[in-house]
Amino acid sequence: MNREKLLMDMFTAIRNELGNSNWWPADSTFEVMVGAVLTQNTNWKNVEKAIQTLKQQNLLTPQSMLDLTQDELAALIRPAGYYNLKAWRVVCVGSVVSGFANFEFSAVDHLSIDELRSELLAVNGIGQETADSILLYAFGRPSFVVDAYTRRIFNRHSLIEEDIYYDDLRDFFMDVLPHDVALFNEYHAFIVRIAKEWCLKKEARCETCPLRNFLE
DNA sequence: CACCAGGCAAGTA
DNA sequence: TACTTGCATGGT
Repeated sequence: MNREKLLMDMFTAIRNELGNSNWWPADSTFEVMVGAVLTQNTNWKNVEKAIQTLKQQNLLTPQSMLDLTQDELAALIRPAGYYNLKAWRVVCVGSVVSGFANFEFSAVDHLSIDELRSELLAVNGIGQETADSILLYAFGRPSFVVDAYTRRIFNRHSLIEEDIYYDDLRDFFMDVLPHDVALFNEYHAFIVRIAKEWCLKKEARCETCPLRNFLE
């Protein structure tokens, strides 16, 4: 089987039915970074409330993460859950950005994608999926994001093992797909949309799913 | 009432 | 390396 053709055919089939996704909804690079941390194992609706609170008070900046006390931050992001844990994590994210020259994101433009990925993974609170989300949706780097939905859907289609390692699942896509930011952006968005609209809904039926023709 | 949501880090053996 | 556990709100 030709994996590249299969993955591209699946992508095209989804796009023909779902159109464009316009991910990630955010007004700034830092907003994506914070959102990526806040959404860990958490419903996006709850994250939006926390983001809105920070935004309305003009506190969605790396400097604010360093100026506020951890308790103040925790209270502000409370709806996102795990608020004590995440308060510390967004401080760490603000801290790493403060290490960029003049807080400018262009200061890391010279780093390779693997180098930047390593820098992100070294930050407390940034794991593999969060790092790839930030690389792709905040920094515009072609790093394919995989998550629990990706694992579930492609296992359901008998293309991978359920317990495949994160990096191996990421390579499943990156080894064959062109490293194109727009493609990776949409592909991950489609996977999440399909999971929510079909896999997770009781009334949803596989026969109406955009991937219905790719079962076996 | 139970269960889940766009994970991660720290601990155990 | 391969598990297990704590973290916490809000929606269904």
